[in-house]
Amino acid sequence: MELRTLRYFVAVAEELHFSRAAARLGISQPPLSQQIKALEEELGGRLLVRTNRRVALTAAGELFLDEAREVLARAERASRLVSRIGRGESGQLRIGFTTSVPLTPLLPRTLTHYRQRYPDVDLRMHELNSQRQINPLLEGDLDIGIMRPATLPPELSAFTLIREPLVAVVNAQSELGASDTPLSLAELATQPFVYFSPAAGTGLLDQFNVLFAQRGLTPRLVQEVGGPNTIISLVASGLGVSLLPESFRHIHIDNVRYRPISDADARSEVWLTHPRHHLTPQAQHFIQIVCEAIAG
Amino acid sequence: MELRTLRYFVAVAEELHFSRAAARLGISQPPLSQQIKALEEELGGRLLVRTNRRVALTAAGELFLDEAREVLARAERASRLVSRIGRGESGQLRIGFTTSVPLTPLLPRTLTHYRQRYPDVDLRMHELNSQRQINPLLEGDLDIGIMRPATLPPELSAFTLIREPLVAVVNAQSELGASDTPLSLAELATQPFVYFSPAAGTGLLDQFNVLFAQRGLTPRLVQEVGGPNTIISLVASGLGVSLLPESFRHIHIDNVRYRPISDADARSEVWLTHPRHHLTPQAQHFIQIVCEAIAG
DNA sequence: GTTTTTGATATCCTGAAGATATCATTCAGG
DNA sequence: CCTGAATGATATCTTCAGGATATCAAAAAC
Repeated sequence: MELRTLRYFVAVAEELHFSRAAARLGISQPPLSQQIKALEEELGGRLLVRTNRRVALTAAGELFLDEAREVLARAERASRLVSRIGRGESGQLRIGFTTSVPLTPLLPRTLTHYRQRYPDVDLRMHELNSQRQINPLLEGDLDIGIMRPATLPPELSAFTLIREPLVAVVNAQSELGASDTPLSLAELATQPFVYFSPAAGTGLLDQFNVLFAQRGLTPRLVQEVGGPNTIISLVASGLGVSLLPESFRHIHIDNVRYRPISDADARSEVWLTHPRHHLTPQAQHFIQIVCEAIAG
Repeated sequence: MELRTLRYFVAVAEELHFSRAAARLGISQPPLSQQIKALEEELGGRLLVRTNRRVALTAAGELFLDEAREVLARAERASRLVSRIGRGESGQLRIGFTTSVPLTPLLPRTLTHYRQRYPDVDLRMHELNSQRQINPLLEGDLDIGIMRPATLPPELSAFTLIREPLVAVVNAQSELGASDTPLSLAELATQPFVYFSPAAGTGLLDQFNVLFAQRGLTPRLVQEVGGPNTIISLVASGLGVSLLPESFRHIHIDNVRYRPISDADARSEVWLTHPRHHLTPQAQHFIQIVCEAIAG
């Protein structure tokens, strides 16, 4: 018994006329008669009574009609569900993002567009630092990562979403907090530093180290912390200075002042990272929309 | 998409191994791979990830697995339901019977056996006089009729279940009620008669008329009634005598006495009647069991 | 009685499903 | 790093079920 057989039977049961049913099915009448006959033989019972040039359903046929319709409807539904997932109109999209990402308008705007265009996709946002996005991306637990620059395994691919300057984070009461003018990394490095611990897993730490090392500077770290909000709080309390991407300017805290950095290479990026192959359609659509948001 | 495709997919999803799944399905591996590939193309989405020599289900695949199992289970169920009806193990059996039939042990015994052997058949008993069984039998509203002799249209076929003598029904207080010895039809015909009206539709009336006519007798009908119980009641009240099959001896009513008839041809029959063709399996089984009960 | 309708039957053909052989990739183990 | 086993994909051929065409048979309509 195949779905085709059921479709044929339902057509005959609905038309109660082999020739019309065959026409509706787009086949000729003889094979239809044969298929129904074969179905009855397989089931071991009559489904239709052909008598007095009239076709009628038996009791078994009535029952089987209901069941057949149900089976066909479920099969149809299964097919549609998967098709929708396959076309990215449904299913799931799991995105990892770092703390700083929601501070820029790009991600919120993209999410809004995506949700409008694909309202049936179950969108799951996971706040994770850059390092902690890598394994989930490799293992298929995350479809897309939005992160700071990091060294990626070859299975992952990335492109830059945002380029932004770094800014000095200084206490407003301190010496450096007296002005808003650009500051050099060298000047900043004279102060005690508050920064991420390696365990925080952010790509910013690597950048930070490289920037100062290139200039032969070794800032004195007075406190290693886990997240950017802690950095800003500790700067507010006067513990030291720090260096963060410009996005964090959006965080206004008393006694904290942001000053531009005059060094041209003191810049950071936000990456969109994804498995190099095996991109889900949902992820493809999301990337499409991000790119439109950047371009437009 | 066909049920075969779903069976193949479920096998692969359960084994997570194409070769093993193919072995389980009794086909070779290449066609299985092709079928799954074709299924994915038809659905427009990946169901399985073949990576690192390991096969895994995608999210869509997980969903489709559930759906496919459901569809297969329902198809299986539909098939089993109809098979059971086709084999007569389930479904419906509608039997018509006349008032006198339950008085003999044959029908109750047969019904008990039938119910034991086919407990899932929905057995519907309809008390109907012989005439009123004919149309339902012709139109398929009744599968089997158990009735008194009647003239049947050619589409119906019948055989005799029971042969029994007729007995005189007399009032115990009356002249004829004084003895239990056999009585002749001629003697009985001297008395006022209580009998069925033609509208009652019983085959007994025809027999009654023939029996007396053959002997040149014309009993005086004092009352025409609709059913045998009324006959016996009226005989009990002294209105007249009557003539009924021996089965009615089982009805014991004060002041009613049954006396044998000495005429050898004063006998009646109970027929099992059914459509000559189109016997349902349920009806066939019932007839089988009736015949066993008669033989045994 | 003749014609029309309609499902069944007979026969042939096509294409999809399956078999066999082979390839490509990957991972295990030395 | 190399070799061989494991495993899914690909290529090609074969077979048979499903379908088409032609025809028949029975019943109903005129």
